[in-house]
Amino acid sequence: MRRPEPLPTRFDPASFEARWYGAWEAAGAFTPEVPSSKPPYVILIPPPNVTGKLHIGHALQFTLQDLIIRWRRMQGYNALWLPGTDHAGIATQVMVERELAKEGTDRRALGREKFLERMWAWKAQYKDNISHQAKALGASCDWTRERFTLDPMLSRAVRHAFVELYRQKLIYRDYRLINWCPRCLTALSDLEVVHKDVDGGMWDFAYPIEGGGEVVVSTTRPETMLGDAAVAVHPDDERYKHLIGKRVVHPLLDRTFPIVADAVLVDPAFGTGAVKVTPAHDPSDFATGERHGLERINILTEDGRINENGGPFAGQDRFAARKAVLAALAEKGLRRGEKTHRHAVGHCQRCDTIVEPYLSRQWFCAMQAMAARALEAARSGEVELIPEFWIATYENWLGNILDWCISRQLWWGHRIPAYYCADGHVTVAEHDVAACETCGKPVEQDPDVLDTWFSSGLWPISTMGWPEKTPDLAAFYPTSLLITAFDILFFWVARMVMMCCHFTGKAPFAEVHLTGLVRDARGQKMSKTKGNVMDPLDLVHEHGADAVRFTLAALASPGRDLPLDAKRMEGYHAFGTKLWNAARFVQMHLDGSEPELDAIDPTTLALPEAWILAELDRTVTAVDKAWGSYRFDEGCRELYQFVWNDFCDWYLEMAKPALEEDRGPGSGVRGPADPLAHDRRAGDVRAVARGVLLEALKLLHPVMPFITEEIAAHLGAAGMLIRTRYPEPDARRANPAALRLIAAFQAMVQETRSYRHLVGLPPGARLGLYVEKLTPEQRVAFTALAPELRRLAALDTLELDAASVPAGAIRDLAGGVHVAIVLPDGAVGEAERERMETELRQVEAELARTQARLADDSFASRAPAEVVEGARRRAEELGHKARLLAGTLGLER
RNA sequence: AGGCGCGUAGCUCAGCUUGGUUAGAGCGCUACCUUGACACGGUAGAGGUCAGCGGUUCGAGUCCGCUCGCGCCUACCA
Repeated sequence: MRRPEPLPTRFDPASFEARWYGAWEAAGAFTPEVPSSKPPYVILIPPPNVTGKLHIGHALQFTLQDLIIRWRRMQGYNALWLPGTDHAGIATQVMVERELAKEGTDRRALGREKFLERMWAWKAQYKDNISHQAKALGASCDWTRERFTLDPMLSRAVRHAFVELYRQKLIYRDYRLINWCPRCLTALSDLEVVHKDVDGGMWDFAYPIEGGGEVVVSTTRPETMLGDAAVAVHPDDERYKHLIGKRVVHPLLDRTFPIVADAVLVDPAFGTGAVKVTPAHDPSDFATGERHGLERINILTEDGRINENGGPFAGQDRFAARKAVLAALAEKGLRRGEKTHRHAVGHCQRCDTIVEPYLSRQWFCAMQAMAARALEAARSGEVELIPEFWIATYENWLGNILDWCISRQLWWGHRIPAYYCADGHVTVAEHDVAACETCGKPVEQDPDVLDTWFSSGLWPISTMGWPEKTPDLAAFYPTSLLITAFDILFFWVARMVMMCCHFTGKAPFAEVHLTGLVRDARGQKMSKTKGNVMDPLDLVHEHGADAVRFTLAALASPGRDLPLDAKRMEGYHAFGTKLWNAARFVQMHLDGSEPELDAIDPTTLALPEAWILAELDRTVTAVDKAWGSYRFDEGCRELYQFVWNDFCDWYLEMAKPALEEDRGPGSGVRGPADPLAHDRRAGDVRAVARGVLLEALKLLHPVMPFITEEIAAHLGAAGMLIRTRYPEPDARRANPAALRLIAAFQAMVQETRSYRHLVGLPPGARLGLYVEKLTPEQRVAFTALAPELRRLAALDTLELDAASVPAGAIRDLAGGVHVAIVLPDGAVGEAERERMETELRQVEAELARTQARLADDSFASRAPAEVVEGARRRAEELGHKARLLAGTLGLER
């Protein structure tokens, strides 16, 4: 075997990350086979918006997706992770419009064509940013299948879906109240309206009644009285019964309107029990208007000013008009009171402008039937939500869903494939048409585009070429797993389930893992204004991609937000350094002749080697379980503990005598008693240390792909880890006896060290250890481990004669082994005495609790035998410990 | 108004589904250690009425009910 180059002394992620990404790509390691005999495993990327750079939340999504896809790929699946980006209609258009505003122009001045050119240029720039960042993080997605929602193939799918739904009468056009953003000048869906609590006012004013009298109403939006078409009262309300059917006189405009009875709208107990009705500007008033055939008086222009229906107020901004209307009412002596009122106000998700309920002709998609199917998919388990508590939220939303307004008065997006002739006929077609299908007259295409989420909803199938029956669709649909943040559960996840079920009959993915949101170290949301934003690329430059990935994965507890602390990332950076240095240590002892781990029979190995293989096996099982249940935090913890505690702290320390005493003549190290046996053990140690390290690197590879490849190559691994088989549990390595014996060994070492600190012995001072009542198995094991024990516990005398152990020196029981630690002179200092007395008190307290429990008849009779037995053993141990401590302190007990 | 989640060491979090020996981790803190892989290190420690109250149970951080506090989502109450 070729002896690889030694690992550099310094761990420098930047020196190898890009090189490895290039090597994987060059080897085509990200691209699955088509066709393939291997089972498919597919993850679709939640396509990032081409609005800007990736944020830390994307880094989390990318990390978790890459972790799973690398793991599945190594397990032998035909793994596809399909990347892409979303045109993000309104979000991106708002960004570019801001840019234009800085240049002193706007999209209308530019014209549709020029504006779209700007949009595409923007998209090109940010798409490149996004792929660059994904690669820097090590994302192993198949770039040969990269998609963009406005690609011809995906646009075709969108058009096809629209036409199909139109023919099925699930898409229709209607004139009704929608959410309107007066700044973006477009309709919005209900989801794009963000409700925020605002401290506003609640004003009462009186409407004069024809023929005398008045009726007092309350409102949070006085300006809408310009569009009032009725006053509603409850039909059973004795206060107002006599007014029903009468008309009120509009005090500011030259018109009158009726007082109607409406049991749905009016709650007689609320306010004055009389409600002003503005059908054109309030959803529940709109419904009331339908019931009573009321006039729908629109009083606003598209940009939020009062229109000609507002009489003297025409031209005023809606908020100026509010003040003006109140002043006018006051002048007429009609104001009847005012109070502050906290209520929810809808804001535009993208520009934060207050949204208006506005009458408009728009395209809608009927949701009920599709929602029922999507509910069924979740209830039957066809789609599994993880964590499962999300089902309640999912069901709640789908169960109360309203039709979806899908048209947007924007330019960036999929243009609606509807064509209108001068006579008002509508032609909807998959391909461009020139003539009306009804009358043959020339037509013009609808200028509007579709809600960006309409195309996102088709992502699982449009990316694979639907509606064509492509090989990809056959091989990779439905997909396996979706990983995304919970905040787009409704926007995206539910809509994908609805639309893909509708068009294919199959749910688009088997599992959905909903992650939390990345926050700062104190749990605050990251935002530019707070200045606590962490840029993933900065973090990669500072700590390396592997540390960023490991941190995010380790923080990803199910259903919780991730408080990202720089300190934590430093800790995982240090983990990389630790791994690197452990590998350097192992590597410097290798001579290139080591057999692979599979070629070694574990039963021929010495205890430390058998033990580390058993720990490895335990870790393999635990990690497998963790990844399989998306417990990224648990998997990371298992790996961290195995590498740092088991392998570095214990195994390598135990292995050092075997490795280091064979540095050859002249090294000044005393030679072993049996050179032949020592050489055999040294050979085993080298092979096992290297082999276990390589297995750990494979286990770690999905989380830390770069450092693991780099180290594995320096250890002479055959081939790249990305293409290596993932470790599997191995019954030959499992070894409960080794786990038990080494646990006892560790306990002896730790008790001895602890005792050294407890009595304040200087580091150089040596101790003796007396061990008694060993089982035959323990005697063999500890005799063999004597050099390691001596070294790790800094002991110099073992197996003291029982007669030479002073009664008061016996201190402890450890790991089921009776030991006594012998002080050189038996002296105990005053400070140490106090600490030992404290410990004695604690031991006695616990002993008392345990004995009380044992003395309780109901415990003995009702608790399982093993629990009772455990308590009994514990009491015995505690009793012994208490006696020994008391003895050391010279106390009588 | 409904729904969901959370409240465990100074900080950030595991553990709760399937109740059982001494409640864990990382960071921070204390003491000691410049021992040839690693000071981004090693060793040993200190630190917790598991938000509160009540219940079920031999036994509750874990199950049930209530209360308080925090966060989020959905919602057309003027």
